[in-house]
Amino acid sequence: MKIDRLVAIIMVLMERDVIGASELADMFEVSLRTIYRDIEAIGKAGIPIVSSTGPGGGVGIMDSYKMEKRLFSASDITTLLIGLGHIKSSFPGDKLVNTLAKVRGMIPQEEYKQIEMKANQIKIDLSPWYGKGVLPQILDTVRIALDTQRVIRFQYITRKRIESTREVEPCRLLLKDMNWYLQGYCRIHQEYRTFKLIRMKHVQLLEEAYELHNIPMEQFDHHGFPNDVKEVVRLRVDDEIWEDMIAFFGDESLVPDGDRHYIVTTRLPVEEATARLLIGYCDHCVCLEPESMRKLIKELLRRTSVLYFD
DNA sequence: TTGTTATCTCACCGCTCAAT
DNA sequence: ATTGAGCGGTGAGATAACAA
Repeated sequence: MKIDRLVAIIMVLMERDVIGASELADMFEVSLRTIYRDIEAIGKAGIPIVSSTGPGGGVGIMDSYKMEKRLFSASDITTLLIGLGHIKSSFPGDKLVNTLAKVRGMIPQEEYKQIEMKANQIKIDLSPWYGKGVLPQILDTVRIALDTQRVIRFQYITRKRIESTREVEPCRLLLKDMNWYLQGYCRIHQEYRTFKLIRMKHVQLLEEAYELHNIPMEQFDHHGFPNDVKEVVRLRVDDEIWEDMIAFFGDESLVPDGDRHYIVTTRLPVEEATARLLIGYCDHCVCLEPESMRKLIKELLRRTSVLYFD
């Protein structure tokens, strides 16, 4: 932790001629006192630190000691800042504060304002509008498990609401379609599985460590879930929901059908979850085929109507 | 020239936490 | 229980820029 911050401070000092200790304290979210201690440690390590008092004063590294480090272009740094900013919103912790400070330290002083403005033009924030939810805690635990190669145990609720205890050797975190997933080796089922984080609860980090093994990524890179049997589904939708349809199934799946309507042809699992999704679009979407899907939708609508009509 | 302000330097003290 | 690392807070002092 401390060593990370020291390295990050050196990176910042390498780029800036002089920087105030209070600015460094803000940057690294520590006190002024700690920054002065860090500067002293850097000096003791043999890096020639120069300091100046008075307004506009601060600390810096002797010019003769600095080296060329323009390995990154302005656009590289902007991309890094956007990415790190997003990760920081999902994973709280010191490490990313230090990493962000290091990357900011690479920005040449004359381009600082412009690069910061560009980085702020794109904001990726997956946190909910209301409340904080449990996702950040789960994400943090999984991240630590990946970092320290430790097994995690949790209660998992499947899509069919079957709850069971799982012990998993995490392989990777996946963000797909605005949802976080954990992909790893399930010790209970003795195979690689994908778990939706929001359906995990009571996530515990076990003491037990696991050996890194060759991860069969091809098992994880399929589209959808291995248990899904997909069938060709044809929908007739109106232009109220064309945007959602393109987002779900892609532009090529939509064929114009008369005035303000489209035919969507795609492959979906024929199950209640799909029926619920389609019913959610009310009269903007009708399933043309297969018959099995239509039957499911009709049954769901019948059950729903019982709740509202005599 | 003097006072104000901003900044660094130094020396304390006390708190928390992990290791022993 | 003790020890050490890391950190935060505070106060006194030195220095430099700037304005009156």
